[in-house]
Amino acid sequence: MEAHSSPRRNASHTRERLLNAAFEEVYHSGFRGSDLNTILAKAGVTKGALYHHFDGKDALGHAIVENVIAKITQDKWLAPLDDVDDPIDALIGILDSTGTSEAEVNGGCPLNNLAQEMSPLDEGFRLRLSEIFTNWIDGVTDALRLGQVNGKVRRDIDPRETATFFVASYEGYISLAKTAQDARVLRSGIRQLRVYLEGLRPPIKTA
Amino acid sequence: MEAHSSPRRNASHTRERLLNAAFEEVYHSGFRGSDLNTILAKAGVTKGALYHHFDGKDALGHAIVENVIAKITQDKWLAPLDDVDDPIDALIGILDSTGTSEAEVNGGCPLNNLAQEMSPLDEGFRLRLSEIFTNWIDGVTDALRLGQVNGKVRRDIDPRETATFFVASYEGYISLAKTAQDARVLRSGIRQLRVYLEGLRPPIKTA
DNA sequence: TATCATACATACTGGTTGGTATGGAAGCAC
DNA sequence: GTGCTTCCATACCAACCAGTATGTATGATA
Repeated sequence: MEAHSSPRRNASHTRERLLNAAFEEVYHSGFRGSDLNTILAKAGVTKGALYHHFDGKDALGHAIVENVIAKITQDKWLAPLDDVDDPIDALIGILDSTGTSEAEVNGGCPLNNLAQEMSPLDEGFRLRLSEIFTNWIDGVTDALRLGQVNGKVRRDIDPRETATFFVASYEGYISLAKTAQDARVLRSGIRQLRVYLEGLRPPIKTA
Repeated sequence: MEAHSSPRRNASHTRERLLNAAFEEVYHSGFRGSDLNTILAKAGVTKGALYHHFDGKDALGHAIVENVIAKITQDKWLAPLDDVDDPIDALIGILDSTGTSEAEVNGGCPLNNLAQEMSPLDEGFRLRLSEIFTNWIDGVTDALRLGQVNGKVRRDIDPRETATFFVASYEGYISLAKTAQDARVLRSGIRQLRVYLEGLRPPIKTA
């Protein structure tokens, strides 16, 4: 157990700085549009540090997916959905927490951005990104299933198909809003998705 | 009125060859990933021809959007929806016509691919792509509205919000399927979207 | 404190690629 | 058939950028 102060040399700290700077740059220039030197300048380190921690640009990109993007998905979706009583309330809560600032709308979804750009070009990217999508959908699926058990979700819907539909629609709205550069598109999407989710609640027993 | 035979020099023919070759290349390498020389080789012309017809790579990309992608959207969505009696039947028909071959699934949607890659980086791309999305949604919206008049669509739904939801979900599924490289994802999406569309029909008058 | 692996910094290189300069052949005007 | 414009080919250039080679400072270890 070593205490992490901030000596002039701190490997894990440097690695994190690189990852964060690279994520930012990739987020709004794409992976191919990102210049290593720009990333290095933003991270405040030099090329030697980068190639010490990573094998190259591709490896850095893969690490972004595994460390940064996976964590974002985990924090925003999986954690709040874990073992929750009413998944519909939880999902609506997450929807409402979705940022609709100009920067976020114009930037789109980091996960989907990278997936659309790199999936056809690099299997290393695709597999890692695909796994995150799978985990995401799995999380929603499990929550819906538990909700069915708890009587909070209609039993006549298929949890996996419904979860996939929800995720697809959510990502689709973010993509549309990004292209339109219009937050109203995203807010409309959130409203509509809420309506959709409400429709998943069990009908009131008219007995 | 001039007859178009095929002399060794034919400007419009050359331009089309360039556009088609560029579209193919961009479709499966992305715009930035596309090499001009590769496009030229595929088109069977040289750089002189390209720079005679277009100002540069960007202009060629813009022309792809305006000519090729706009036409695809027009043919697949707008034409079949134009002035149709029952938009739900029409939309389901279009859904069923969606290709689910490996190449198409892995390639994704040309419109959305370019939009996600280039919208944040080039306003010329973004505006042109955004316009196509707008036209697409407008077409669905108008069809739904007419369907309401014809009594084929529930009157308690908002045509524009519904059309946007439909397009977003459709694109979202295509994106998911592309990343997963799994046609089943897309086919599941088509099924779910059909269910969604069926739900837009007016309830049966129980009188 | 001598040693050595770790953790960086600096300078350079080579390939890729969009773009340009130049020339020439085809076709229309007259 | 001469001149001019359109259309296209060829050769070359310059910038950008990932990657490398090399050097050096740090700090753990013994």
